[in-house]
This record gives sequence, C-alpha cells and structure tokens, in this order.
Amino acid sequence: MNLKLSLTTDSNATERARQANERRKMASESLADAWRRIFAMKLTESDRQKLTEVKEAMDAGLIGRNPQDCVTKSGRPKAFSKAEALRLWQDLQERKREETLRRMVEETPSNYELVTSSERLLEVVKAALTEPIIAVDTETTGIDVYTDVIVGVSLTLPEQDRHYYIPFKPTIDERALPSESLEILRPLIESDEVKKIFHNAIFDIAMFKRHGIKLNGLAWDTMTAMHLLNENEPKGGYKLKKLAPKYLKVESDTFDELFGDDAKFSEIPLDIALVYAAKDTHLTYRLYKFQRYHMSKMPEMMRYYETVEVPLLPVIVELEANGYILDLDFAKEYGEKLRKEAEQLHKELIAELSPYYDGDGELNINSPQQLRPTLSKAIGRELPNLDAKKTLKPLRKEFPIIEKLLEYKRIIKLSSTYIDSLPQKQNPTTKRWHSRFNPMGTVTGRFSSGKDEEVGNDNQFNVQNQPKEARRMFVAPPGKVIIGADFKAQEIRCVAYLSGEQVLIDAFNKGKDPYAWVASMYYKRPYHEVYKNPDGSDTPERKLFKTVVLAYIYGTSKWGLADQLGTTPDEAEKLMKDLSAELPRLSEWVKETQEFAAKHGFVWMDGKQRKRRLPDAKLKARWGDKETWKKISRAKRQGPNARVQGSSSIQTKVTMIEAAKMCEQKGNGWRLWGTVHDELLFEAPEDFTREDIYDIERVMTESYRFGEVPNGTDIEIMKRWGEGMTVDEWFARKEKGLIA
DNA sequence: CATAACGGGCGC
DNA sequence: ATAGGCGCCCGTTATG
Repeated sequence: MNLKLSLTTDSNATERARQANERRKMASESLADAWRRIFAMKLTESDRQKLTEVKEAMDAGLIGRNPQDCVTKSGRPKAFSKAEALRLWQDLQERKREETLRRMVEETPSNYELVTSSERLLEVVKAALTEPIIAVDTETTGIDVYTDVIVGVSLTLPEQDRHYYIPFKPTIDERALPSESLEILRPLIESDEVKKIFHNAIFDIAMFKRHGIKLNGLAWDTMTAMHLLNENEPKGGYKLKKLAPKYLKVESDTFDELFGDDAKFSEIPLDIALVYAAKDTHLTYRLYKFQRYHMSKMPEMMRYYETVEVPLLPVIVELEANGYILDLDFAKEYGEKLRKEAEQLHKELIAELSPYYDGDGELNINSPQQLRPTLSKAIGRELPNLDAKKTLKPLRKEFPIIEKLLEYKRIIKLSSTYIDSLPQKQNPTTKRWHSRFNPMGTVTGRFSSGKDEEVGNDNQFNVQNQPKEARRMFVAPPGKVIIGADFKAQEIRCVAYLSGEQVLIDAFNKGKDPYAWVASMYYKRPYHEVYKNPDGSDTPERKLFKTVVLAYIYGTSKWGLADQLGTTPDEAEKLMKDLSAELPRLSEWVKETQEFAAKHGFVWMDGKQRKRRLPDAKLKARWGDKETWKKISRAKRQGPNARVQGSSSIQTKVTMIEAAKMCEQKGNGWRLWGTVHDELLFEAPEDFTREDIYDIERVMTESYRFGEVPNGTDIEIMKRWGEGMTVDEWFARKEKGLIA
C-alpha cells in the first residue's frame, strides 16, 4: 500500500477523512501487510538490511512485538511501524550480543586459563621461559601510552598450546593481581632468548615501557608484516579482528561489538575477559604462522622484514616517547599576531565583497559556494573555480582583492592547523608533545605521521608536514641542540642506481649536482656556469632540469610539466624527449618498469625487499573506455615512483636503526628526534664535537648503499627547528664564545 | 547530531 | 584518451 497524498483535491475535509480511513486500515492490518507496507517504503540499504534481519527473527519466533507498542494510549490497536521495527533491531542486537558472550564463556577452550594468583603467574612465567617464541598482548585503560596503564596481559605458549589472561589492578574484579605483580613478568618480557610476537607491537612495547619494563626479543608483528604481504588491504583492514576472519577463517567480534564503544576492559567480567584476550594472542600466533609461511616464499622480503622492519619498532617507540618541547610563549605571541592579521583581512574582505553577495546574512569567505559567484562579480570576470594555483594566483597581481584573499587563506590555514592547534596537544603526563611515526603508514614504505593505525588519539599530530613557520615552535631542550642530517639528492641517487644511468652515476662519483650536470651537457656549457649564480642562487638552467628530471621519473604529463614551467605543452614535450636522449638508460628504465608492472601487476623495490602491487597496471582498456584508461595511466605513473620512493625509504629505515645504535653508544643525552622521509634529526648535548659530526656522516653515508652510487649528507645545527647553521658556523661561533 | 567525501594546502 | 608520487588535516557540504 502506498501512502500517496492526493494533491489534486482541494477539500481538507475529504483529505482528513481519507487519512482517518488509512489509519483505521493500518490499525487493523495484519503483520504481514505491515511488513509489505514497510518494505514498499523508500529505505536506505542499511535500514533494509536491518529490517530484513528483524523480519527473519520475527518469522522464526525469536522476537515479537513489545506489548506496550501494540496499543495506543486510548486502547486502540497500533500499527506496526518502521520505527518500531528498527527498535526491535536494537533489541535483537542486544540479545545477540548477550548470546555471543554466553556462548563464548560456555565454550571457553580448556587450554585457556585465567591467572589470578602470583604463585600461578610465577609458574606460567617459568613455563613461558622454556618456549622459543610466544605471543603477547596487553589490555589497558586506554590508548594514551604515556598516561594509561596495563590492566591485563595475555600470553600464548605455542609449544604447550596454553593461552593465559592475567588481569591486573585497576581491573575491578577482586581476583585481579595488584599492579606490582607485573614485576613477575619482567624476566619473561625482558628475556632476549624467548622471542615475542605482537599485533601492533609499538603500542604494547610502549605500554611495558610505561611500567618500566623493557621489551627484548621482539621477533614479529602481525600488523606490520601484513602491510608487506599486502599493502592494499581495505581501509581499517589491518586490525586483528579483520585479518583473522579473512585469512584464518575464524570469526572474531570486536571489543566494541561485544561490549559497546564506551566499555572499559577493566570492567568486563573476567570469565569473558579471559576468552576474549587469550583468543587475541592465540589468533596472533596463528596469523604469524600463516604470514611466515607466505613470506618465506619471498626470502629477500623476509630478510628485510626481520632485519629492518622488526628492529625498527623499538626504535620508533623510543623516538615517540622522547617527544618534543614547544616554545609556548613564542606560539602564543605568533598565534595572536596571525589572529589579528586575519581579523583585519577578514574585515576588509567582507567590506569589499558584501555589495556583491546575493545570499542572506554575512558572506562566509570559507564557503566556495558563496565566494565564487561573489568574487566573480567583484572582479567582473566569471571564475570557473577557486583553485588557488590555477585560477587565483595568476590573477593576484591584477586584482588586489584576490591577493588579499590568498593572504587571508594562508593565515587561516597556518593558525588553525598548526600554530593554534599544536600547543593544545601537550601530553598531560609527560608535559611533552608526542607524535606518531607509522612505519607502514604508506603503500610505498615511507613513514606516515600523526594518525594512529588502530585508533586515533587527539594528542597526535603530523610532524612531517609542519610548515617552516610552525617548525619554529619546536625547540631543543635546555643545554641541547637539534642536529638535522638529510640524504643529499636521495631519490635521484636512488634512480641512478636502479636504472644504472651512467650520466647520473658519473655526476655523483665526481661529486657534482646531477641537475646542473645534465644541464651542462644539454647546453654544452661549463658545469660551474649552470650550477649556481655568482650570488649562490640556483641558475634557471639547473632549476629547469631539476623539474624536468623529476617530472620524467614521476610520469608527469606534458600538460602538467608545461604548467610547472610556464611553457606550452609542446615545448614541455620536447624537453622530455631531449632529456630521454641525454639519459637513455633512465628513459629505458621507466619503460621497463612500466612493462614489468603491466605484465606482473606489481613492481619490486631495491632487489626484492618490498612489493608494490599495482593490479590496475594489468588492465586492458577498450577504445573509449576512459575510466579504465585512467586507472592504467595511474598505475603506470605509480610503478617507477614506487620503486624510487620505496627503495629510498628502505635506505632511511636502515640508516635510522644504525643512528639509534649510535645514539645509544654515545649515551649522554643523544637521541633520535625525528625523521622526515629523506632526513634524520637528532637531539644532542650542546658540547658535541667534530668527531660526533663525523659519526653522523658515517652513519648517514655508509649504513645503506645504492650499489656503486655514493651517498651524501648535509648537516645542520639548530636550537629552533628550521633555523639552523652549518657545522662550521657552529664551531666558529663557539670559538668566539657566542655559544656557552 | 554524526559521518563521509571532497577541495584545498602543508610536507617530502 | 590532459590530472606527477606518497601522506595528514582543515573546513564545507551532503547525507542519514
């Protein structure tokens, strides 16, 4: 039955009578009719799903209508509505949840054990110390590893096939061990002989560290390993609860599904906690076996995983825990200055634009929908969009209002994303700022920063994209400096190595800048002429070839390159052709990489250490099939880029491990401070020596070689991030007594 | 009122 | 047959 209102009638009385009739019919309709009526309604896919579930449960006699929903207050029978059905769905979920929990407890495997005495825990630890490898997981009060605490530890002992959950206070159940009893676990967690498997080890290592326990013997992390085995898992797909059903065919409910999203682990009944938590390590171990089996078919990847990605994890924990100090006075002053500037600009923009605004109220400058027509009128020219680069910037000289708008947007972005937001992210416990460095945050192997893979934390932020203005808020601790060391021309050295392009290799062997080197060949002019201007700035020739070389590697179109160079697409295309004539091997390498991807659907990164799977590269587009063609083109660009970016990130990661070792050997406050793709940053005591700098140079240039291509590094000394000086300047100032 | 998609902008 | 690669985060807009 459709509830279409008759809009043609103009008699309210007839309409009311008709509606009353409808109501009577609905009131006396059968349940089956009600369902037909509900399913005839316009429904969202998720509602339809839910309603189907409810109907099935009702038909099976599992649930029925709530008696008080069947009659109205006045005692008349009430129709079964969509809203009531959706309420029943909620009830159904609750019933299912209880049923699942009851079954979980009832079916607790006999080899799962709840440990509730320190005597028993001691025995478990003793047993675990005889195992070659175990799986470990922590349950906590929350996800802030500097503030929250452990409320339970699960252990899987594979040889004995025993799985334990050990609850600690502040778990509310009185059987939970006092938190001091975590000490009993220390010899096991700190043992180097007993190897450990985790799912998301960074979190658990940090939690143990929070309790003063240093994890040793880390062997595998099923979360990071999964990224190597398939970097294309769907978003959110690296959770254990997603991987277990997919790869182990084991059903697995998430904590939120079972207990609701505001539940605390410390408060759930221990019989349920046991089966839930012990299952986690049990599954982690099974996933480990599965992953090991598959990765062992790619021995080079396995070696890379175990010698680079795994040892990197404790390094990241230390790096994150060290954290940052922000100059809050500076941030406040700078923030206020920006706010004032923004206010003034906003006032002026509103005053100038309001006469052209058609809508109600005040114009919202941040709304493209409102701004585009308004600004178009104001300048007397129809703007297709508000794209800063393509539309606005070319007009900034001509129209002061656009110049003003761009400046306003820049300031708003700077203060809202960085200057105002960062000071609020101080950790309440450590009083420092802690970022996240996710070693598998990208499909190519680079680090991502800021977002936790499992669950976000409001205090996390991206350190890798801080603009220069915001970097100045980050300061070295008292008595210390920040030392930045980057890989000079990392990706170009990498591509020289991967392609074997002799022209580039020659340039690096002679210690020359590769772009100037190519420019010098192309223009047949001496190297020094095209390298730098007398005042030290870049020459146009070098700039041009830097853009063209990078465009070539990254698959930029002639239109994209023309855009960057301000030339015509034809001129850009000619430059690309000329370049491929100058660097024939590079050009062949790009082609070979694309052909490899088209044939195999993936590419390798340095040797066969990492894979970038590009299934779209294998697609074939029929003539006119634009969608498919776009996918193929994208995969073609991704191939060479992934090899360069991925191989470079391997160099950074290997070097990072060596850098951490160096810091540990030096002691005396030496620490890894951060990493930004092609750069490592150190925190070091102010009285560092020339020898220390040589050590950094050695670590940077010798830890990971791209074949015969030499590495290079530039080192900078800073008190404030981004405001640095060279090593020579530092020591010169020191001699003059300008530095204490 | 919460969530997702998207444009735009910062980094390498 | 015009989007250079890899990220994260902001504000707006659309949606339920």
